[in-house]
Amino acid sequence: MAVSIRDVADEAGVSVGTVSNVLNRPESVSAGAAERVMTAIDRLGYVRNDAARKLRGGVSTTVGFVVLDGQNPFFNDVVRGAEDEASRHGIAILYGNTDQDSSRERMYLDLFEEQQVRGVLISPYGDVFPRLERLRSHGIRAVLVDRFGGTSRFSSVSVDSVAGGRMAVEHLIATGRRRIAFVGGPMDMRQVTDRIAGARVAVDNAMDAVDLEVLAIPAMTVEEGVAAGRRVLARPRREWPDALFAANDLVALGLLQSLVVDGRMLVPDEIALIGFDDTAFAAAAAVPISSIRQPSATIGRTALRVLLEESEDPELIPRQTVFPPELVIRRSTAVR
Amino acid sequence: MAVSIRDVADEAGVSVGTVSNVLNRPESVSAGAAERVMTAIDRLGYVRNDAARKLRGGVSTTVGFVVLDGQNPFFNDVVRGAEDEASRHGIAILYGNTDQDSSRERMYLDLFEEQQVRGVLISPYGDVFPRLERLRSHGIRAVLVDRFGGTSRFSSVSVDSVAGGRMAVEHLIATGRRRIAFVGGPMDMRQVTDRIAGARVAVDNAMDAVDLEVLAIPAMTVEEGVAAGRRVLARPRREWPDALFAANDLVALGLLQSLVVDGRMLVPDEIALIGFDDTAFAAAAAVPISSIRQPSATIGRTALRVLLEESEDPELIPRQTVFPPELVIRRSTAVR
DNA sequence: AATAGGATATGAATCGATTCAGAATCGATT
DNA sequence: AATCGATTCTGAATCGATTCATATCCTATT
Repeated sequence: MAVSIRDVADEAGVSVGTVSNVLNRPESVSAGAAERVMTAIDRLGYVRNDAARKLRGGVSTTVGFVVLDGQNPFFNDVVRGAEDEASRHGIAILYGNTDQDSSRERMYLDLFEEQQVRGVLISPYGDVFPRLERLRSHGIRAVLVDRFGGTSRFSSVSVDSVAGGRMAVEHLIATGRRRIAFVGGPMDMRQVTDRIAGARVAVDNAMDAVDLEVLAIPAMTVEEGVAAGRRVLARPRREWPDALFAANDLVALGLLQSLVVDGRMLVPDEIALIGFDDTAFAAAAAVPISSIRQPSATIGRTALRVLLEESEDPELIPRQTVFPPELVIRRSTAVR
Repeated sequence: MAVSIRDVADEAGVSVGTVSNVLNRPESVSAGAAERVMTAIDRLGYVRNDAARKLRGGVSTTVGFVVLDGQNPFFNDVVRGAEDEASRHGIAILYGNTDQDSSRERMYLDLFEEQQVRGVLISPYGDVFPRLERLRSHGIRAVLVDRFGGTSRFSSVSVDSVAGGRMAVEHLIATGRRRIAFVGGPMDMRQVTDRIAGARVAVDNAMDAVDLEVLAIPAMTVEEGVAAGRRVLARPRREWPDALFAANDLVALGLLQSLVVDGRMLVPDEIALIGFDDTAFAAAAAVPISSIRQPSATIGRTALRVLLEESEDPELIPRQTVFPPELVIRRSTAVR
């Protein structure tokens, strides 16, 4: 049933070596032979067997991507970027969503190791470093996505969250807000603490007195955003902040929902709102939400490139790529 | 560098056949041997080489998923369902997003064929049937997702769009709306025409006179939703519809945005709004949007199961699985 | 003690693409 | 015609897991 390279060789009247050469190093083959092989391939409908190829050559045409939150449009955009770049190289992406579950994270790393992927892109959740080291010792490199690699032995591609936090709050201050609340969590996520740190810098540098409070939530979801917003509105009116800085766009969407009262939209007149990531849904909200843009597709694309380079030259020293964020101003932070 | 089954055999003092038996048919191996093999595996850090396995046995541990719109949360949910089910079987998903581009669609099918995937899940865009037939002749089955297979030779898993359209409009009528506009397109998408057909049935069955108009848009995106909403509001007030039925949630989000005027939210008091798919973002909108729920994760999970069954028994006759949709009522269709 | 029969274990053959040392072919030069 | 070098082609060996015919070991029965 399956057509093998041997069948093609017979059909074309050449040896298997020649067929392989036509496919892999056409410059070393005469035009006539190449021609006959190609027609034989067409006639028989031959398709390369990737398993045999991988077994012999050790070169893999798949890359694994372990994502910690498949629900978050930001990660979808990152995957898209990686996928787009991968397809240019004839590489396919093995996709694993861990949903913030360490055991799933481990399972996918095991699975990808069995598959002998070319490398792994991962936005890590648990402590995966031991396992990543093990993969590396088996010749499988990993690149961290949306997480600064620091002094680890792994390359990373991420965005400067501190700068992003700072830009967000500087913008709020510049548009006249003075009582700012940050909404995000959990507090052991590096992205969250970085964004807060950036916000603090902006507050400290401000000319006027600016108040910054931190409203911690257990997860960065729409639901937690709604709940946090309700808590704010439950206060006496004069204790309301005049601006909310959400740790990501999902939280911002939740906050926005909570700020519609009796058909009146409190954003931006009563309270300004800014998110982080700049996913499509920030722009799509009922009141378009200002956000700190991460170049998500570029992150994915870059991570894949770094991975391919490293897998080609294992001697390469890990490098940390950090992109600057960008302020995107929309109606939710309009001046009153 | 790489540890092979032979190394394990040496370490455990048994033959390679025995190691293989421990891994694949443990019942035919003595407890002692199994024990020694397992410790050897641990000690050496052995990982099965999937390429060798695939080459010999012809069984693949990957399944391809070709998605036509990676931006749409609905498809993400479907992928999640499939992925979750796959992980239970030790199967990984090769992910390909076509972004409504036939050439990408073809590329991914080729790539997946080279990878000798166990089978392919696909939400088709272009005319892929010839290629799917070719895959099938090479022993690779395909299951259509979110698309009724009809009389084709392929199984499918989808939702009854006609019923969904009907439910949506019956609900609008029941809540007192009489001038209904459907917003969706393009008109050659089966999902769209089905939903309109369902809407017509509801209108025809209504006791009162109900008006149904169709506002065609070129794509089901947020942007097109916004534009369509603006066009509606540009009419003289008395020609406004009193309800909008969006062909999917993305369009509904766009419509909602266009219906916020000067901080006043026209939904639901002036105009009711209902979407389709019931993605997380419908519930997360500033005014939570009623929607016709598709059991997205279940669709993905089921599609994967059907695929596995078919790939195990190639004689199985293709079957069309159709799930009923479900009405989810939220604030956007509240009674005035 | 001999032997049958079940339970275990063995290892050579196999899958298909790639590689590379050696063979064949061809032209040009002497 | 002989020789050399370049170009092109060949085919056996290889990767690692699985399979299955065969061999070995045990236990129970006569």
